[in-house]
Amino acid sequence: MARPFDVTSVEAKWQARWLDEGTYEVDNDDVRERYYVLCMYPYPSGAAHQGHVRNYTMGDLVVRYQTMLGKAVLSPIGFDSFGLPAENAAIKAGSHPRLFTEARMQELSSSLRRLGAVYDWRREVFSHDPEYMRWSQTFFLALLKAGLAYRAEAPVNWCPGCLTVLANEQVLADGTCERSGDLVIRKDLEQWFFKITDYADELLDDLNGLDWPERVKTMQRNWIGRSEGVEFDLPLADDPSRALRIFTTRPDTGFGVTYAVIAPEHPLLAHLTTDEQRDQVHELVERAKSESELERTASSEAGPGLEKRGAFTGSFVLNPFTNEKVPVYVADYVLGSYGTGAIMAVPAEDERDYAFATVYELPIVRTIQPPADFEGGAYAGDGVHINSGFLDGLDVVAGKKKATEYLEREANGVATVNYRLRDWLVSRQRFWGCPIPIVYCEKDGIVPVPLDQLPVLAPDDVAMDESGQSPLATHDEFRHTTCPRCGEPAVRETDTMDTFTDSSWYFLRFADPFTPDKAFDPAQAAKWMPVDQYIGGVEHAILHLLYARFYLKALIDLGIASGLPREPFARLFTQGMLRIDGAKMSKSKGNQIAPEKYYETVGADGLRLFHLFAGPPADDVDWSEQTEEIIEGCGRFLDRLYRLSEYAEVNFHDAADESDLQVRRAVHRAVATVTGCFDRWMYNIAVAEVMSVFNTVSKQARSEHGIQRATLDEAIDLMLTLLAPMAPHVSAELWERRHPGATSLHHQNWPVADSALTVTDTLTMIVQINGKVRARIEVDPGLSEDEAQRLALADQSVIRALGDAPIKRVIAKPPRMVNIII
RNA sequence: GCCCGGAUGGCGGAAUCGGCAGACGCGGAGGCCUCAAAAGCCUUUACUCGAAAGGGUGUGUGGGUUCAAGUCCCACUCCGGGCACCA
Repeated sequence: MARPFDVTSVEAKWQARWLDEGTYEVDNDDVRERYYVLCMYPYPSGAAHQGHVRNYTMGDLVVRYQTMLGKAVLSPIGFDSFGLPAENAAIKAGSHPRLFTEARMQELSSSLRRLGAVYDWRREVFSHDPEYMRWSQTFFLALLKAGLAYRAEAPVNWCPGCLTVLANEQVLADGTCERSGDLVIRKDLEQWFFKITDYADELLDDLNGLDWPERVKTMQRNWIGRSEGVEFDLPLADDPSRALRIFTTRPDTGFGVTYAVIAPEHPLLAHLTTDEQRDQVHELVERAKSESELERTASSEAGPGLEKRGAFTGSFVLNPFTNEKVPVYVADYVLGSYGTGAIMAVPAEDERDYAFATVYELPIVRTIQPPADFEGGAYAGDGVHINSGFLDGLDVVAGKKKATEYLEREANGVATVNYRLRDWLVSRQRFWGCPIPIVYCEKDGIVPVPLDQLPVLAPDDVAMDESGQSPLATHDEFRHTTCPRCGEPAVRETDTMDTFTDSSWYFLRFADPFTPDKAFDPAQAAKWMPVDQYIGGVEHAILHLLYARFYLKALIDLGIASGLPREPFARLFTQGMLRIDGAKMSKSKGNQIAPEKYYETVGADGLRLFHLFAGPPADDVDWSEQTEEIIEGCGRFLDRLYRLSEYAEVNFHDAADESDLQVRRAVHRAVATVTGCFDRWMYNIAVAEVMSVFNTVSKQARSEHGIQRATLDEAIDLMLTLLAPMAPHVSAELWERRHPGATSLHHQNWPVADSALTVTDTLTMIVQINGKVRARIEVDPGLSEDEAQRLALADQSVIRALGDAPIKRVIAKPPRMVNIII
């Protein structure tokens, strides 16, 4: 495409200038109003792809716009540089993940600069920087000291593809690994955990105050899964001194309990199982053990498979409401890890229990009166209690309250809250991560590495293979050490930390990477925190965003981040993803469209404009054949702007007239519209508005009548200013050509529309007859109802359309419309 | 199954409050420029009847509220996403 200017050199010139002049460097003691813009910590996978382009274009727009609004804007960048892809690539290539990663970091940095995205590069951080690792490890030890990090043996999710354990959050609903797609298997291993569950309530409650997409907040609420209920005892029928403890959220349905169920892992199972039932129970337990989490949870539909999924234990417990004996079953639909691992079953009001009861022919007793038209099995809705003794006649809420009081009195009941959220498993059996700074000593047990010996760094000559063992464990020199406490021989922890620990505090380091001997000075960080605008993909809705929230709260409570707000990200924007042929555009699918070729044709500005223009920023974008042409169109628009700015084919007239006034009105309305769009993430409309006003200006300037020089200059200058955050290179270049020696465009103040020009002096009023538009009349915006009606009825085309039909009614809503009903 | 989104021309998408549906762009058609082409510029473009003037229809489907519905209410269809034995 032939362009009126050399895109590549213009863009290079401005990128160099922003970098060399430190245009977007900002100091912590800046006196202007502060604004912190952050795009999610990128994994350095090489040159930026279209997803990055889209993400960082929007981030950059916010940075430049907020700066022009006169704020001190913190715009940092860094790299989430630990992680599996680098390690796997290094295994393949026989090299070291550091070399691989650092090369990718260089590529990503330079392609972000090539896009025109601007940062305070002095604040750059990356996870494998020893100085960064030092603080990651310090925080681990602080959490340990506070009891928020602990080691425990637990059934964990092992991914055979990634050769490591995963956090619950990394396992998808179908039991596969979110990264590799392999089926996750269960292993019992001793691992390190962070006690995120201590913060469950706060993590839940604080969501209410966040300006985040409702969808993301809902996902977090579901993940935390708080449920209020009561724990109480079901005494064993044979031995009432012992009891089965259960948790329920529906104590009010207690009169409808017709059996109880315990999990296959339940410690009382052996005791409860009678000799006659032993074989059957044993078979079920063995199968539950061998089955993966997927197989165990996949057959969730009630029905045929169900009869294999439970067994009678042979024992009975007493229903504390009715004192009747009810049988105890073991079934894999009850989980050992939630609540007490045992439940009371109320088939009439719980679907799962209903399905089970139907298969095993257990009695079903309604305790809530369903609506007359209710068809189906279990009724979980509200209603009046029946068959429920002292609860009869109460609704669900009142019934729960009274039943809980009863259980507290009669059955060791305790009102309890349970969470779906589990503690965060942070151990990873991989090399390319931050080592856990722990030493195991026969005498002293678990010993933290002293702070002055941090960071614990992995040696470079570690053999990485696919054995599934932690690579560091094979390195004898690293592994064998001495106990920091007693000096006797000891061994190091050889697992590394989940890389989500790295991304859980990087935003704090960005706020103050300057204070020596501290990860950050809380007083300095407090100047910027919380992040005013966080931008990233919705795929991090649970994992990263939940962990980072937990980390900040914990660091504050540990005294490391005193005085900081307890939520890291005040406002979150999640942009849509790019799709191609219906599939997500991603490196793993190999269906990416590289941005580079567009830099040569339409430039970074043209590509940025496309990503802004393509559709609502929150929506997904489909990359199609048409996309190429739209990108070309964005480039063409910039070319037209360039030519107009250079007065190509423009006719001037001397004195301003009505046509100049109309142009000025359009331009000032555009200023108001674009500003409103920027404040509401409507970038596609902002681009359209600039294009639209450009058409108006250009048409007038190219007309025979022409335009006044001052009118055109004002219009072009304002259009360039509006484009400065969107297409920063061309706009800056044209500004400089128009105003040699003046302050550059990105240092200009954001324009304010002249309100005298945005208020129009005439409006088009529509006249409808029976709701159909029959005429348009130019009117004064302040006209009265009577005037509007009079004007409407006097209009020739209205008179013609009315004919001699009698007018029944006239609705006048000046100055917008008049509707005549005949 | 449950919970959220969404459905508007040939296409991507506009439409603060219920008040001109289709802004802006892509594509298409026609023209100017040119020896010719590319680029650029201009005009036009929801569908439909009509030579025109002018009319009719139209925002997934079916109802409803209203002077007036893309927008509000009810039912449904399809698409996308999230959750899915958490008691």
